[in-house]
Amino acid sequence: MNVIAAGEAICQAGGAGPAWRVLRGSVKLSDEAGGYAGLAIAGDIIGCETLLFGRYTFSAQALTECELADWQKEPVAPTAESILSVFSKAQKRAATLLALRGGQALERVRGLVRLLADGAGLVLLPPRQEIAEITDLRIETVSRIIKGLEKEGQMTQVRIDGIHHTRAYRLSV
Amino acid sequence: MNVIAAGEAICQAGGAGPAWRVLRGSVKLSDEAGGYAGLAIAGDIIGCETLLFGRYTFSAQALTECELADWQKEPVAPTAESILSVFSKAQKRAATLLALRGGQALERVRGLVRLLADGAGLVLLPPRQEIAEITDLRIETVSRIIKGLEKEGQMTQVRIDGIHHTRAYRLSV
DNA sequence: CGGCTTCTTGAAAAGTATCAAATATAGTGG
DNA sequence: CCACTATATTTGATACTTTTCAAGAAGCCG
Repeated sequence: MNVIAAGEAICQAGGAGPAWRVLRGSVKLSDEAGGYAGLAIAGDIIGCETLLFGRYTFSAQALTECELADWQKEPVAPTAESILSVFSKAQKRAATLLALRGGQALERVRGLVRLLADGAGLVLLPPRQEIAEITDLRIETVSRIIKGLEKEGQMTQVRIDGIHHTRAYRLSV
Repeated sequence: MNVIAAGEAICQAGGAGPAWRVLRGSVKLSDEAGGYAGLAIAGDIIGCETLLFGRYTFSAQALTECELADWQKEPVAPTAESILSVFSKAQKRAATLLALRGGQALERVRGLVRLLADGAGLVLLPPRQEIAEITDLRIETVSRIIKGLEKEGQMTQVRIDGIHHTRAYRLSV
């Protein structure tokens, strides 16, 4: 079980390492050039391709504090079936991420917040700049939208020790 | 070997059928609600998850005339390794599609045209409306941008029998 | 030749980005 | 714990891009 602090790198494109399962937190994927390549949250697998190539295709960075587990050390060793299952989940996630880059800014940010909340009433957000990259907006726009949601009472800041207070929110909707 | 006409449905979310390999043409994926979920081009596999669930997660529709082959009938039967390979390719594709929804309109459309051209000097585009959906732009914006690229000489319309003349282009860059 | 769909174009409105600056927060060393 | 510094967020005003709405042109099909 590995705990990674917010902002820390998890793996490097081209480098070696295990495939990870995200147990908690959110992770940003980037390509070799550093461009945004996706997002992983609890339940997702990162770096599945290392089982084939021995190298990561994407870099991964913790957006919030994360807990990771070595996927190959899970009780059930990877089989064709479990790989398919991971694949299928990744496809759905990819479709969700596409949706976070379409439509109006408000809906994109709200969509990301909901995705990160993952059904819970409490959500830990990445920095505004990361939200901006995921939604293809500018940091100022993201800030305005989150402040707007706060003022409408849809989100309320929550103080949690060790977490930047602009990143923890209780959701009301 | 199956040839699908432009606009025709290839499979339905929730329905049954084989996993397909796209040999030629471009295919749009949609979720059950009809929302855009991705794009497949030559070399990509569609509906890989049917091997696991027996049902398609997404619907697929031919954007241009397509040629498909039953993936399980390929010389090499799917193994954990080949599935990983398909998975890895799908992840890269997903990252590319995210990029097509970020940045300025001109770059998005140009990016999609390049992706569809796949290195060739000739490209068959989907209808403007489909390009708009993939890039999260409006059909009018897409039309203006393509006309602009034509006027700059970056693309030239090519007449091909049986293909709408606004969809076949020769690329100059 | 119609009738229908797709594409193109223009003008105005809306939504975001940009730029600049203030404020707030986190981190650090006394 | 406090002052100080660096980083992150917020806010306002303006510029720019894209959407929207409306209409016309072009292409396809029978």
